[in-house]
Amino acid sequence: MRDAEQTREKILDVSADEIHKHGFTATSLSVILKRCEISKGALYHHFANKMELGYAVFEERYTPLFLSTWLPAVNNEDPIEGLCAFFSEMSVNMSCDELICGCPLNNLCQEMAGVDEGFRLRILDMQLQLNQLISDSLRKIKNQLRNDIDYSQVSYFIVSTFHGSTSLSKSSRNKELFEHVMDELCKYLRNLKHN
Amino acid sequence: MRDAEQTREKILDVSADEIHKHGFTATSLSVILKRCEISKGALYHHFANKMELGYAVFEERYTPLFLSTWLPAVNNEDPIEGLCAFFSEMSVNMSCDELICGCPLNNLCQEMAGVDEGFRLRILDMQLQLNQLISDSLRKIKNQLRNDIDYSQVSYFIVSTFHGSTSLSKSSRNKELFEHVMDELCKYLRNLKHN
DNA sequence: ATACTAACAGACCAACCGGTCGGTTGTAAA
DNA sequence: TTTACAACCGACCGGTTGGTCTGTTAGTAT
Repeated sequence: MRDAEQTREKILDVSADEIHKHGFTATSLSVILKRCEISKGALYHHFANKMELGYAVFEERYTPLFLSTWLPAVNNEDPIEGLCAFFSEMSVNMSCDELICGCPLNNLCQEMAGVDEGFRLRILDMQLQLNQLISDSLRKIKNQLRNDIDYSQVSYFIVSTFHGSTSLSKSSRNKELFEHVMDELCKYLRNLKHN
Repeated sequence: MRDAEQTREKILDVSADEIHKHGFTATSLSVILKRCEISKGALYHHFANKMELGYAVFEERYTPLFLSTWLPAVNNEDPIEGLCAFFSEMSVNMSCDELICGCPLNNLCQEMAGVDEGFRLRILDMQLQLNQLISDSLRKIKNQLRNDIDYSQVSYFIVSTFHGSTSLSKSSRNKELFEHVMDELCKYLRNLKHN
């Protein structure tokens, strides 16, 4: 027995990458096996089936990644500027390939939410969590913001725009349109403050 | 020879519906054949392969549908109110199932833009067309709008938000979150006018 | 009536999919 | 040293996929 835990981790790493790049359904187990240099028996020793592997990838890879990506922005003492910096940073630092690949959570949502209830509920939970994070952070600077704001609604709006911009990136294959949308999103965010 | 054109149209209708509901890759030719009550020979008489069938569906079904959906909103004498009415109407009139199914163009973009160049270019063209439509319509009421507006950027922002909201619908399986995002989008739109 | 061809029918195919299962191997406990 | 079992191997399976190919039929032009 080599290191079982290490095998499992490697499967999760490779699977997370493959699913991110090609989607869950299009991800082939045989490709995962080749990249991991393991056999089918090994994979099915660690995971009951492909679906369970997908759930594990979601919970043990995508969820932590997602939270660690958004948390710094939201925890900024000025969440508006935190979010703006986050969006701007993405425009600058993200490679074109990464951008086109899109957000793993959003991709999975588009592909699997309507097909599999297990994925749907996990994704929904993540979206609700993110909404809570953003709306709570905005409420903290309530006194700086306009008084006609529906915090939950604004948070959903922000995330929708962010995720929607990936469509533009995927079809245009460049950062330009994404940058424009992020720029406009920052304008919108700053406009939440009363002038 | 029964009516060949009618056969072709039926194939396109059924395929458009199947692709909309299950995505291009997950759409099975055998299902299309069953629903159309035709043989494989018939289908391959009219289309060279699955990809060409997909392109035909895009061009002859999705594109006209897409344009006829957005045009009335944009052609309103006040495009801002036209778009707001369009978004509100969608919240009210669309069934939950339709909503969850999402926009055919956006679905196809998420699934195929990164995989097939033929789809990507067709989708991109459609997105550029829509952007032109919206930004032109806004420019027409330039004198009513704030003077710091980047029209193309604003148009991309609007469409991104709209498409992004489908993620919320798909995971939550209800209209509520979609309605919130559309409501906030209308707020944003009306805020483009100088107070 | 005959010939020609568009329009279809459906058996067949290789490739691939996720999943199963009997067998092997390495390691740690007894 | 023996035992026990987790960890892993890989041949195999049924099912499905998109696609091909041979053959039939229906309509139309001559």
